[in-house]
Amino acid sequence: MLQKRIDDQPSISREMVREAEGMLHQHLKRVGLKQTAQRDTILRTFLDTRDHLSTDELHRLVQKKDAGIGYTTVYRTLKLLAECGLASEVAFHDGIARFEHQYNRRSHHHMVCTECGSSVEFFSGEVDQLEKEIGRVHNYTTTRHTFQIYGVCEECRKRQRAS
Amino acid sequence: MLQKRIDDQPSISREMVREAEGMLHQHLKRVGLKQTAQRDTILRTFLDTRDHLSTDELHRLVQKKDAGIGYTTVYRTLKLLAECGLASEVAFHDGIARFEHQYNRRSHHHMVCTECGSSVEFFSGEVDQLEKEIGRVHNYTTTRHTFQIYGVCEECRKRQRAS
DNA sequence: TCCATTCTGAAAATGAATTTCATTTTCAAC
DNA sequence: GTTGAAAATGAAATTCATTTTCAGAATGGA
Repeated sequence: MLQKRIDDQPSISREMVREAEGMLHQHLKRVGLKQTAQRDTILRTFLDTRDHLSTDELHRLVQKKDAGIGYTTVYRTLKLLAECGLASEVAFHDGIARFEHQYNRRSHHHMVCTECGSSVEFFSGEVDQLEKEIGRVHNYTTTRHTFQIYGVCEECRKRQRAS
Repeated sequence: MLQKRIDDQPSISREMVREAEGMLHQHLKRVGLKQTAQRDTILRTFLDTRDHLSTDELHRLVQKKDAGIGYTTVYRTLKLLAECGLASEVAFHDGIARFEHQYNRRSHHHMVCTECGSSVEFFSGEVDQLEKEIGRVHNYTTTRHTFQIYGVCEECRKRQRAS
């Protein structure tokens, strides 16, 4: 499952990882929760990849670092990360919840191949403006939006022609 | 759960219902399936409402007309309707699949209140253009897109201020 | 160090979506 | 109109991701 990610930073620096850990620790303190080795491991693993991960996929990756960490803890930590703005959920409408890290990233959207599930990111300022505009017209205080395009990628079209 | 629907037609005419039935019957014939009273009842009930219905909600409505029709049949018929273009799925990101009828409707999008679940429809040609444009750039054959805005509606803001 | 609070993770529960299967219905051929 | 193969039906069972429970372990402020 290929995922082309076009981003501002080519990779996450050590400095950024430290800063993200700080954000998590601060959030934990704020809401009266505790700092644990598991949570740190999960955050670091999450930051290590640039893909859109399901809880299950992240759990697999985390287990390579610490086989003792369970699915439940990954699930709960992912919710914590979303709470403090380090992660955000992206729904590709295939019944599986996915997360991507949101730390220091530009607003972007996804185009998903309905054949192979691969995805491409794209940017569009117009969409962000539209959110504000539509909200104003209908008197909503808007918080976020989702925009996904579905289609068939070049590779899958080739494969289809071949068969 | 209020749903403001801003549409081209104020209501579905008898003529349109007949035409929709024709479309379903034609589709059934094409794929070698059979015409049944249940399928017709479900289609008519579906067309009768202008809301975004979950399978469960539609099942409830259908049962008022014919208590013998089961959830499974509604579920399967809704898929058939989607296949022949009479219905389309809208995902509001709350884990429940919803359908709306697509017969003779303009392309539109939804703004959903995250407090009470009510929704407003809006139109934007820009979004449709964007689908084509982004598809062309990344070499995808696009088929559809989803665009939803999430926020808090006026009524819920009032209620929040009051408490 | 103490100990109340929180965390952990296996297992169980949940709930929407989907499939199974025995029975009934459709419809094309006769 | 009858027949019979194929499809439809619907209750119940299953699937599967998500969420909760609970008993033991770990955390961190006093």
